[in-house]
Amino acid sequence: MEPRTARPTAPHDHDRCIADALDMAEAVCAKSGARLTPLRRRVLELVWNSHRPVGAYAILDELREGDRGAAPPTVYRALDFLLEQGLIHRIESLNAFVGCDHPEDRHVSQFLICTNCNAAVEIDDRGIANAVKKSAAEAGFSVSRFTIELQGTCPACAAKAA
Amino acid sequence: MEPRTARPTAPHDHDRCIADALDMAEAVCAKSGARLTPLRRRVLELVWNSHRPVGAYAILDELREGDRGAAPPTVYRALDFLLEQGLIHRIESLNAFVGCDHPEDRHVSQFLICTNCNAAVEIDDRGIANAVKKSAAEAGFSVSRFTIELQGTCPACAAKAA
DNA sequence: TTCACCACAAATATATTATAACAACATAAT
DNA sequence: ATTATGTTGTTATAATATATTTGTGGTGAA
Repeated sequence: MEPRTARPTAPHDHDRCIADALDMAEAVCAKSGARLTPLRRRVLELVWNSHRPVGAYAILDELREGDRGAAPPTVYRALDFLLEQGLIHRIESLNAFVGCDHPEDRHVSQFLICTNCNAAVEIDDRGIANAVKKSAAEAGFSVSRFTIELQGTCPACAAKAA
Repeated sequence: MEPRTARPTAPHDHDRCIADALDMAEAVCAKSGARLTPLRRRVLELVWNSHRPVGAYAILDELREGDRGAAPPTVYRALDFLLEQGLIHRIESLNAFVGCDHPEDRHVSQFLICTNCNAAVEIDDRGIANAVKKSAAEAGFSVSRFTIELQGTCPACAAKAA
């Protein structure tokens, strides 16, 4: 079986992606002793509505459909929590957020972001991680946060364009 | 001779960094036929005031000391121009800008950003660039824009902390 | 039970970063 | 000189993010 998000734009049972993500989130929080409150759970669900990075204010708009009182801090606090738990990642080059499909293990992730369909695929390439760590080590630099984001055209969009 | 920005926090003749950057900018623009106007030149100079990434509004504040009428678009347009010419880079994880010390050749750059002293060093590691390109190629993904930013502690700050 | 605590969330205001839209001006090419 | 083009000025506003203060509800200790 290929990874669930290998081709997020291909037809797939996305409800399953969401359900799995929520199940994993419950497990992660149970383990860490953190509380996945209904609000936090709801925000995670909204992040997972697609495989595209989604902005905080887009989440806020959706949240407001059910909760009129929601305000920016409502969303940002929930996002901060989800980031801390490793349940989502922040895409710096887009100021947006995307779900993590393997929050259980620590990882240095990289993202392939299609500028055509906006899908973001998280990859976990050992070669990249090692090259980056090696280079930093050679410079005597101790890395605490990795931001590796590649923008371009995904195979599906390249095929369509041809 | 080691690269000029290998240890930007070490004492060095920073006026020389600025002068060199401006000279290179003149050369790059002469070659590309672009116009390095006084305003653009001034903004580049302000970006180069340090080896730390600097925000657009910080530049704007400095710009206003000499030019009362400066407004956000004044700065952003100049920054866009400098980015197009490859004279500066944008640090996505900081929403800030830093000078490029070798604008003459195309490169996939990476940044080591110290969260203590805020210095950003541009490295040009073949190993990282190759690993990234290889991984993207394997995924059939065509990359047009690379964002590789490593935050952590630089050797100088690590030494001081010890 | 009841109180004290504390994490969570609500509510309001504001800070920070970035762009849209249009007018005025300068430059270079013809 | 005239025109096309690129640059800058100006005003307004959009988009993203945080500070701060107050309320609220669940949990455990007494």
